[in-house]
Amino acid sequence: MANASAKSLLLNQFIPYLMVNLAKRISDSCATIYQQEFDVSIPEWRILARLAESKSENSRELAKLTFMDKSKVSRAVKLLDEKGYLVREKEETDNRMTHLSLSRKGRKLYEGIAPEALRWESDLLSALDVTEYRDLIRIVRKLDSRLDILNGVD
Amino acid sequence: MANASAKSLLLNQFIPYLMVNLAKRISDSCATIYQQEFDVSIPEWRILARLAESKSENSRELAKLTFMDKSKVSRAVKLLDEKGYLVREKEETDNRMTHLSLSRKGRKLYEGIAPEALRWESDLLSALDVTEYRDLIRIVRKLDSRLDILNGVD
DNA sequence: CAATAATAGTCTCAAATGAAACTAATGTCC
DNA sequence: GGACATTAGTTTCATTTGAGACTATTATTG
Repeated sequence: MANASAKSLLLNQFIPYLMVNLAKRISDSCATIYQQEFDVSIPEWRILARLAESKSENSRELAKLTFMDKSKVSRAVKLLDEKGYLVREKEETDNRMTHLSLSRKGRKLYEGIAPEALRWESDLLSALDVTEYRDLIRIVRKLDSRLDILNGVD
Repeated sequence: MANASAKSLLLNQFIPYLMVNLAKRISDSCATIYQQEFDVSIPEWRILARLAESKSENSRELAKLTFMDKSKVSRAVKLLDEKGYLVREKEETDNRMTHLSLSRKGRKLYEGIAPEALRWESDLLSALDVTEYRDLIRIVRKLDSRLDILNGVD
């Protein structure tokens, strides 16, 4: 972009500002589904959705996979467990670790939420045509990779 | 999209999840500039940047313009004021209202941060070509409009 | 095999958040 | 003009957050 250095900063065109505002609106709006209808917080939903994709994971893996810190995971797991949505199995060869998976009740919960979440998503995405959707996915990946580099990959 | 209803939910392709994660990474990374170098929080930076664009605003306007609630604005304004970055002027015709603008010190602070923020932004955006950048801006606007409708415009 | 390091997961604490109560001032309506 | 509603902005309070301390267990190393 020519003359980029002379461009003045306008909040409404500043990408961090735009992205944070948009993401917050999306997140808040979508979270209404989990929270109001199913009494599940966003961290709980992340764990639930992630466990639905795999046979079982421990907390450490869940933290990595869902981009949440271990405190958050610990608390969300505790809540889900108390509500009977999880099965905990101690790893025999290492007593520090617990394998977590969805109980039948947990899977039912997931199967209640997932279709609604997908419906909400496609309702949002109806604003975009197919090309724009693909562009968005590609752009998100590219920015993510760029951030890996900016922050130093680890 | 054909067969959308049968699509299963994969967290890594779920837009709310992708957008929140990306926005958080962008925000955290960019905020390092304000915070570490200038000791300014994100809410403070928003007020600062917004006031730099206008002659003066009251808190209510600032809240609307920066998409923050009035508590957050109140606290950020208080901090900026204590650090000497603001000029407060009571509206004579309405003693509830205060016009806020940047002091010379405030403008200097802004002029210190803004170029670095823009440099950081263009560093991030170097991952995109010009077309992708325009696509991104357009997509963000479209999703925002869609959310206006989904949430009911007010 | 004892000493030390590393790891999984929980818990503590201080800070940030937002909803809602509150204060003070202005507007409206009978 | 007095009762009631509205508005600007602050403060309170309960909740959420993440950094880091901590516990319990396993790995490593001399």
